[in-house]
Amino acid sequence: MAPPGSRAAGPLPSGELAAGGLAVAADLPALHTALDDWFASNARELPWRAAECTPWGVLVSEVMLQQTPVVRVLPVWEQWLRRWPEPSALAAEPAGEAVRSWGRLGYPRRALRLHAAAVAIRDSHAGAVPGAYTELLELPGVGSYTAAAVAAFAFGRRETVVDTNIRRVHARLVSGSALPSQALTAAEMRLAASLLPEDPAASVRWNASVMELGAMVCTARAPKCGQCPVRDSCAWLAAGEPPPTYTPKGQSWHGTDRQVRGAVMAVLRVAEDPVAPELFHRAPADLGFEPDGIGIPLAALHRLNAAPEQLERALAGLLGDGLAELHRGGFRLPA
DNA sequence: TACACGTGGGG
DNA sequence: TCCCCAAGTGT
Repeated sequence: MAPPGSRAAGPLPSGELAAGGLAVAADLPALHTALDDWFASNARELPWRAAECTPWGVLVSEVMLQQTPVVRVLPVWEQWLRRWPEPSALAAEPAGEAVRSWGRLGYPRRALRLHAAAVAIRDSHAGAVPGAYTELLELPGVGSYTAAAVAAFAFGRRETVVDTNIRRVHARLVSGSALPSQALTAAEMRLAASLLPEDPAASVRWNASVMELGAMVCTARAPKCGQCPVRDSCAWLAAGEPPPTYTPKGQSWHGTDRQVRGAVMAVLRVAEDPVAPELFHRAPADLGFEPDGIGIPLAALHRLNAAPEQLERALAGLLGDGLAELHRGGFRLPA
């Protein structure tokens, strides 16, 4: 049986849309037109959507946008593309520079993988971002969503793009649920494939419009149904807006290893030289001197009052992940 | 399959 | 204040 990532876009098995999707499937062209029109006049002007944006620019944006809001990505993306206009430019620098330039976007391993992807593009693709889904999927940090998104948005290919926005729109519009299932299913991929316009250019617009609708109107909390161009076709509205059938479990943060890792990374990002282990374990004041430049993030780290073993786990984890390395007895970003 | 992985804005 | 959540990936 096909895995969730399967991109088979064959004909819709009869009964696939039985759970509330019949009304939508009945008039797909009208749905395509409605979202096309809405997108044409409501889409945000984002730099990675500009005609002159390169595939590299699209790839960088897609990785930065993983689990990260557009407004925070914007300035960092501009900075990255100015400094590294093509993959080979990034590949020529130490991975640590990518991590440092990542700033406070979060999930810094993405920066590491983007750097590794740039190296792979230089070494295995003659410096040009590949346009085929399967080749994109081979790149570090590129999963099924990002591979499909880059193939579609940078190369105009007909791909089944499924992100959290698209899943939510499909859940409401077609399936009549308040939220998509907790994990991406093969059925969701089949549904998405069945809704995709046949024409490649139209499919690209469709993918972008559904995503934009999910981001701007059909939001997770307090959807703006009054502004929705397809509210009259919405299975969830028709069903009387039934509540979610499960409660999403929150991401814990306070007191976790992740919080400590984040604080350590904040220190390493601003450090000019390797940071001695003692500085992580003992407050600078106790050591009798003020470390140069890293005082503020170091103070933030110590305010967490992490247990020694928790600090050890964080440092070991960062070393294991390649986000930090030991140099002359101190911790630093990878060179 | 479920969990780990950063960060900060909005309700 | 606290909690939710944002264009996911890798294990």
